[in-house]
Amino acid sequence: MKLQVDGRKARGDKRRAEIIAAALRVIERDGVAGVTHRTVAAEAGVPTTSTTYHFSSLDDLLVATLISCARDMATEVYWMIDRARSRGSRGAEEVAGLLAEALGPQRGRTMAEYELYLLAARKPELRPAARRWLDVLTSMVRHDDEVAFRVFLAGIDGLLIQGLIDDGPPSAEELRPVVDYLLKPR
Amino acid sequence: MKLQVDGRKARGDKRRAEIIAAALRVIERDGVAGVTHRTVAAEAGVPTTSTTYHFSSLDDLLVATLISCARDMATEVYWMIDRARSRGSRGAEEVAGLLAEALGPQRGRTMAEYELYLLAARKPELRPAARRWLDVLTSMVRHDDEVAFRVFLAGIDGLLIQGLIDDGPPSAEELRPVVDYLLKPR
DNA sequence: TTTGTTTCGGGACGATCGTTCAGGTAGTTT
DNA sequence: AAACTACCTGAACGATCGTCCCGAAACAAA
Repeated sequence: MKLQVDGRKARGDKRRAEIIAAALRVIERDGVAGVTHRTVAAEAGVPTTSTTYHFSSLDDLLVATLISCARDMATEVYWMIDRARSRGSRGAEEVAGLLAEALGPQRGRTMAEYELYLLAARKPELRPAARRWLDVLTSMVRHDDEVAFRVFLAGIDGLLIQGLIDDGPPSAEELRPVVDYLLKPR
Repeated sequence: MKLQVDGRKARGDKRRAEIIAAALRVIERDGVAGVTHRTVAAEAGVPTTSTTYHFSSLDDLLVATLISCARDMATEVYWMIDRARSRGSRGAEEVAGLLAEALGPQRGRTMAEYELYLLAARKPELRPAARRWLDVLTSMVRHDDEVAFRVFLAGIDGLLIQGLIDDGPPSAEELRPVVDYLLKPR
């Protein structure tokens, strides 16, 4: 079994990835509603037929894009935990920083994440992807208190989505006491 | 200043309301993506031009619908608090029941609520409507601990949106301990 | 070189979209 | 009754949509 020796397939996979990246940029800018074969193709700098060739339908493209987005976010969460552990932190500072980042510079990406959530609510096939970062946290963090852990996960999601409808992004300092409260054992 | 004596305007307002109700049903069934002049008109049983007459654009219709939806939910929250107070409860049972209701029978409505959230993230004009139920809670509940209250609000949102991507709706009994944890003072 | 496979892309088709328009109807005012 | 206003609606226009077709090009296997 050979791994990727065909130059044609290599180019195809690369373009496929470029299309997904372009689709994500479109979602960040205009939301899922702005995703059409033509807008994505234009964003990627490829002809319209290229997106239909690599994805059997527009829905496939959307699903592939959001799954890719979810994987990236899960990876980000993974490294955040790793970072916190390496400096022996309880994680409050890292979490607050990550939230501030998600609601500030990464606001578009965060909105895309929640568009994935809503799409997953209607498309069961997307649910594993949508739950991915939750699973990463669940598997990596030792939780002696099951209920407290569920509250923590819900709190993160709530802070993010409420932060999206605030008029301006919060700073890490503003978020800090809330995150502390969420992490404080009792 | 006379109040609604013109029969023509009365009929117009009634139809306007019917269109909004139909649009909400479409959103619950197919999401914001499924909203077009034609689908809404068909759902309401009116000609297509009727929706364009009463709403200057499709966007106006969407905004009006989601504002109406948000007002209904705020009212619901208001009565829940009232109910809890009248029986001297701390509210945990009522909150758990409301969440189970929102994720079970009212699942479509809840998804519509969060489509509003995401739309509000992109359209500042919708933010007051999206924050409405938060404001109702904030104004009605005495919160001696500001941070704990913010965690409570975030937790509710997180439980709801995570419940939407679970494979089945949770029962009030499953939610109860988490809600208890959120409400427990310390 | 020949044959087969995979990617590429211009062009087009039918469907559906938001919106407009102009004429018609019903209710109000004078 | 006449003038006016507000609501109603069938028909249609131009734009955009997803998708398909088919030949060309690039690359691999023979």
